[in-house]
Amino acid sequence: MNIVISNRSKEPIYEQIKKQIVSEILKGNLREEEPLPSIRQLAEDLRVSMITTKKAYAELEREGYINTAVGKGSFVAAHSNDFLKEKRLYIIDKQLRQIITDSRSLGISFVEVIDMLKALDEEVE
Amino acid sequence: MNIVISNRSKEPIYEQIKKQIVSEILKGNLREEEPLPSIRQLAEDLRVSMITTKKAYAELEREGYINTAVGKGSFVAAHSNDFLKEKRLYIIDKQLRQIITDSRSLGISFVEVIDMLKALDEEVE
Amino acid sequence: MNIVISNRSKEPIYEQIKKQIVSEILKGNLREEEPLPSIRQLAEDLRVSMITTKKAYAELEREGYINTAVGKGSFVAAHSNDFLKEKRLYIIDKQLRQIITDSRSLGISFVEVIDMLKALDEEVE
Amino acid sequence: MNIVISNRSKEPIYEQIKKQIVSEILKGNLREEEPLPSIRQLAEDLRVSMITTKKAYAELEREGYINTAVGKGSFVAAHSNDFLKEKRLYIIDKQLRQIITDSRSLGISFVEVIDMLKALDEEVE
DNA sequence: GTGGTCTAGACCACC
DNA sequence: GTGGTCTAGACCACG
Repeated sequence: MNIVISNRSKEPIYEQIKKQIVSEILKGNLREEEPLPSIRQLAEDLRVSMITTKKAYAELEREGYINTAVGKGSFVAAHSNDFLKEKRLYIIDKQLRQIITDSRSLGISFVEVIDMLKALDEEVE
Repeated sequence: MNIVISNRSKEPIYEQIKKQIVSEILKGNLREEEPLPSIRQLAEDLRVSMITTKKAYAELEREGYINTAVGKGSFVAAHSNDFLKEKRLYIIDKQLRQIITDSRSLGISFVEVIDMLKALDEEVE
Repeated sequence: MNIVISNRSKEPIYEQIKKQIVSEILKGNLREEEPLPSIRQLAEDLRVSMITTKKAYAELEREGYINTAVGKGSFVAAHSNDFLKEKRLYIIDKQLRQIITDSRSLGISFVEVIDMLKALDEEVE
Repeated sequence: MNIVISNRSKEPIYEQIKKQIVSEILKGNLREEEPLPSIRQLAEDLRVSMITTKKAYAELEREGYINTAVGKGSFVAAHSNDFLKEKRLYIIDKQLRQIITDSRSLGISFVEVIDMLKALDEEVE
């Protein structure tokens, strides 16, 4: 668990934490029943208010990614492979739909979009 | 000028206004020197505070899309074709970069992304 | 009298007119008793509201640069050479004082300022 | 942070606030990461609407002088020395260009301007 | 009529 | 506590 937060970003800190934990789960780096750092510990590590880590964990629980048991800590929830796959694809799918809508309304052809995407894939390190 | 705003959206109203005007300009529906509705008129039409429309126009001016003159109103700025093309591509570019970052962090291969995009392009009417 | 106004400038149109007439008077291009274009004529030439030219002339009269006689038109007022010289120098003097204050408060040495000024004098065409 | 505003000035209050904060930063009196007064606190101190201080801070952020984070407050941004130097010189440069333009349009020679400047430098205490 | 500035309140999300 | 957004008024300068 290597979480990095940026104070310069306009993204709320609890969102940054959430996204990185979700990402670890979806990539399979965090497996079922694996324990997460305690709210208090994480807050200390990130030099962040406990309220912030608490909020991140609460939302993760609400969205079904983790379970929290009082006195025992938080653990990655049991997930079917379908659940993970669906979540992963949903994130990308949503963005791709937006791009198709936008490019059409701006008069950018589908071919151009594909070309840009390929070029960026090679560019981004 | 047919601007629609949603109060339920989390997106600030002034952002919604901005985006729709930018979109009209980039699509070429609003041409150089064409007058925009006055901030008062637009505010009335949208049942929104004058300050909200003013903020939208102020940012549009700052970003070079429009010019505004006291006592005369606001007008679409003169744009080089390069300016328009660049702005158009920038919108798509930004989203594509995000997708590349996200798909990599989720362990989705580039080929899969391209396939999804092609499938969506055919699906979306 | 070759007055040029810019709609893109944030400077009020009547100010632009004023400045250019004052400049002509101070440079000596407009001499005592010389007639100025009528308010109506100037408004037409500049494609500007008569209210605007009227306001410019009114202020020029208030500041002693011109005289307006109903039915006869507007004329450059009689000025002593001292008056002209003083006005000319005052405009520059005010700005130079500001520069000295600013450069000192920003820690820019007087020598640097002089060097910048000389460089700019050669640069500006 | 000793900000003074004048209601009699024609300069907008938010401009006065901006200039004084910029000046403090450029002079080096406000250092990187140093916290600025909260927009609420500053508004109270200056007996001014919150919106006015907010507008000043928003523009300072847009121009790269400060960073502001919801829930945490506003802080002087990290600046390269080049950034500071450039901003400092720009302020003077802008004024010098104006002087060159004005003196030429008034028929005052460059030598005269330099002489006035030198005289003023000795005069101003 | 236009936009520019300002006020004195309010609600929300974040920390 | 912080800033972000929004409202419903107001006065001013400009054209």
